[in-house]
Amino acid sequence: MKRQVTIKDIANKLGVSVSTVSRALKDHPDISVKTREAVKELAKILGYKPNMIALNLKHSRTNTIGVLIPEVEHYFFSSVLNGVEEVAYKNDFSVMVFQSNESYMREVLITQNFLTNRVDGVLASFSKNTHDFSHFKQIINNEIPLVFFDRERGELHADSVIVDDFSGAYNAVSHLILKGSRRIAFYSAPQHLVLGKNRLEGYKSALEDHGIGYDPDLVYACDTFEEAAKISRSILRKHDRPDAIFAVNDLTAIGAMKEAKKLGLRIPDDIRFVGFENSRSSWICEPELTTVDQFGFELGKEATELLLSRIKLNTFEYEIERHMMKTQVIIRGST
Amino acid sequence: MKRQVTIKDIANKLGVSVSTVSRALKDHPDISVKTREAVKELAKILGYKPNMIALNLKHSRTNTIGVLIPEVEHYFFSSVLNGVEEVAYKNDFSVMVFQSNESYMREVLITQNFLTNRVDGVLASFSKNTHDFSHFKQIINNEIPLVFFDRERGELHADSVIVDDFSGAYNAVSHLILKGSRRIAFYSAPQHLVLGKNRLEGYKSALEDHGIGYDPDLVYACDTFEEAAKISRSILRKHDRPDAIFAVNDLTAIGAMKEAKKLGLRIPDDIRFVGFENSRSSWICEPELTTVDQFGFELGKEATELLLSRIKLNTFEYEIERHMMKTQVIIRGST
DNA sequence: AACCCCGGTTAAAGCGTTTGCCGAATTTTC
DNA sequence: GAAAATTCGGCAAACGCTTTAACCGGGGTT
Repeated sequence: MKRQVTIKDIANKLGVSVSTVSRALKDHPDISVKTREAVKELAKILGYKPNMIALNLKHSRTNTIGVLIPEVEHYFFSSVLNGVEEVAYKNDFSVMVFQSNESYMREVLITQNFLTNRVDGVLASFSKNTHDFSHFKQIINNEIPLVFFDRERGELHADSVIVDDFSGAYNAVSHLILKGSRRIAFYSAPQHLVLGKNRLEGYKSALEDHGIGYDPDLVYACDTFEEAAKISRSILRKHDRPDAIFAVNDLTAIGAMKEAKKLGLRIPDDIRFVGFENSRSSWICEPELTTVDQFGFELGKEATELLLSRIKLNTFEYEIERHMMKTQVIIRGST
Repeated sequence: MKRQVTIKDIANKLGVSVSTVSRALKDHPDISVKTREAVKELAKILGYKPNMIALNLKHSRTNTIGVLIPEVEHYFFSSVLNGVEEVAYKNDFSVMVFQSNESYMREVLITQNFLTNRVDGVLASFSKNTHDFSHFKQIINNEIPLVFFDRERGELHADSVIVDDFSGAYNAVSHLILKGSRRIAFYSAPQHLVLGKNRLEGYKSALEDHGIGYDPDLVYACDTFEEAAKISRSILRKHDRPDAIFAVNDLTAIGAMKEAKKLGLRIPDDIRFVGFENSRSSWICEPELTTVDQFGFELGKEATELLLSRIKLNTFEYEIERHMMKTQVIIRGST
């Protein structure tokens, strides 16, 4: 393979030293206008592109942030990613994106990768199967700023930007109650995620505030389309079936809704559905799904801004922050 | 910020030279077992991680491939990406992903980025708004292997891995005809994309082979949900409205289908719909959408394997190849 | 005694840049 | 017209690592 053009090639052809070229390229006043012009012209002709690798090595910083994301395929995460890129590019940072695919093993590999690639900061949403956080501790030990998004973990020296899951769930469930639902099932995320806990609390609070008893039997661990379809088949056949289902994400709600339709239930008359995400799917399905918008794009921007501010700080001694993003219930046909 | 541990730190603490440490870490037989053990132990204690940047600079290769993708939000592209990552990781390559968001400007910036970051190879699907290809020529001039996927461009020294758009469209349209449709509208991608041309050809061929005349008035330039919704409003109201719509991607088909439902048309009795992608949305909508599966995951794998083989080749003098991925019509309720 | 070999290690160059410092030539200042 | 200042550039070190080519102090061979 051809070697790419370097500063040295330019220097040789022009009979000057590499330092002169280096300076000329960045308009250093020490270099005469004549030389500067000559250098720049030749650089253009030769198609010179600065070698980032050398630069990064020299400066021991990469202007790159590493993003660890469960799966880009999810609308929420891909919109977060768009927010991240927006802010990063505006600040001349590159973004390295890696998907864990909800695999702990992969996640550990990815964090090692961040370390060997010397990213300047990390934005992470860990996998559902992560219980051990020592790989994140490693990042922190190396004093690389870390911001968790969507899924957080206290006790670590890391900021977090998360969705206000409590109030999101609270409002969604309140909406259902106002519409007349009384037996509201909750298809929930794994409880070891703070996110799962908070939504459950929001769900409980809403029930309580409206004088409805909390029935643990109405809470199911289920957060995918397939699982939802499966468990709904039996749940919806029961004589005391719920009159509403609030799901932890849109696809789960849609999976349940599909089953309900198969069983001939009328929506929203017989049963109501609310999701969480405001994904594309939520307005494609029939009836359109009432859902809680998580504002992923804004969340991504917020998280990145926070991270960049940490990177610009020249110390690792900062008070960690916890930003909560507001949510909004989007009311549609399913309620 | 803290400097990360280097080979030098280990050397100093152990009173040996850096070269010894370097060798010890990679089990070089020149180094005595005793020294080797000592080095490795200290490395582990100190949490030493090799500095990729230095390594890359040294070797003048990065073991990284750059991926240029229009939007990860599209199911097809995110599944391609998954295929790419699968193969890349298996071969110890990293993947740098950048989204152009269908912006030519952004795309040019991204290719510059690939150059300055010295990626070893590039996988690209250019934006719909790209008419000038000099940024890709630049990559080729630097003898960096380039593989186009999904959207190709002849005349450049670059391999391509594309969907068999012709036969995909041919089969989809044939299916519609077999079901009894005669006036089949085609919501098409921009014609400057080879992809768009080929699908149109497939559409025409299918009509011709079944003795149906080609009517250019039934072909519309329209490839998003919003556009589809908009133009369908008028198209479906015409007295000679089509009895089937074949769309360039699922979301477009769904956008049209939604309008049809609003107008009270029965699907598939009054009008049939076929998409292209086999995305999640295609089985979420109602009725479920007949569509052409593009096997994005396989395409991603194939493209990456091809690219890696080019990278491993030590010359840029290879005959370019053009791989065509088979498609499959997935028949569902909308037909 | 001179020679070679050999295991175990190190010195140094190089990958592409930047940058502090130095030096020669030219210009300014008194 | 000599000293001082300014211009314009070059040298070399440094970033972290690999790798080639030594080095060095024995022990074994002639």
